[in-house]
Amino acid sequence: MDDIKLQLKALNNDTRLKILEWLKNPNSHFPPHYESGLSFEVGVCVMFIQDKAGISQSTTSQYMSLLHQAGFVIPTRIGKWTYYRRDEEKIAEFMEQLGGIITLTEDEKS
Amino acid sequence: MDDIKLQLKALNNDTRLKILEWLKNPNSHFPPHYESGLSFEVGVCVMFIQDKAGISQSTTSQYMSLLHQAGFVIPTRIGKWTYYRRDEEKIAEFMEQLGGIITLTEDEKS
DNA sequence: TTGATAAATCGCGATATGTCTATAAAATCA
DNA sequence: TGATTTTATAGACATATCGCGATTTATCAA
Repeated sequence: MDDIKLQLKALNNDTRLKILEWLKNPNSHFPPHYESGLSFEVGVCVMFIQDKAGISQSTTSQYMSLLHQAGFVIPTRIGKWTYYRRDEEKIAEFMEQLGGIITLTEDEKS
Repeated sequence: MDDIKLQLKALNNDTRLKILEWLKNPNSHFPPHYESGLSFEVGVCVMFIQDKAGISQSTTSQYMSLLHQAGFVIPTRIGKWTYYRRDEEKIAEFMEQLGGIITLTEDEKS
């Protein structure tokens, strides 16, 4: 229930919401990782996200950190790059928990 | 998509989240409306919400206004009282839309 | 070891939000 | 009418968040 608060906060920003959406399908939103040769399995590097979002490096880093704290993305550091990918399980869990809090179930209809 | 932003904002507050939960089942969270004799069908008056939440009258009013703007509650003014009840339809719609934005559907994988 | 690059962290001013008191507005009651 | 009750709005101030540039840390390459 305390997680939910952080998660709602993380979602309460257009850019962060867009990043989460882009990460659904990196192939159609980001160029390949030429230099490292890595596929998007491991995630998308911060620079690409920064370019796409058009925000500063520091802001990008903070946003990704917040999304990570919220449990929505998983960071993987490889060499000098950090790759972020979605944590589908946690995202689905969040949706269920939020649903449990704000929607009405049968046995709650007094 | 712009509604979502306001809705996430409205939810991004412990007290407002609690109010939404209390309104799921007013009978178990609020005393009856002795004075007006009205049932909770029409909603719960602001004073009761204020007492339960332990916040000032003005804050309560603003919170309810925000929840209303977000579409989560429906206000009904009767005499000097304003009663608020949940808008289950809008709440369910919100959950679906949010799900569409942040969760992954089959055709989005790859 | 030095230099370059990617990312994280720090510190800041600007803006937004939280939450109060005071006041206004609406409705009722005497 | 005037006083009272309930809710809404305005104003104020503290705290939180936004998003930047500057700095630090991690890592690699030469």
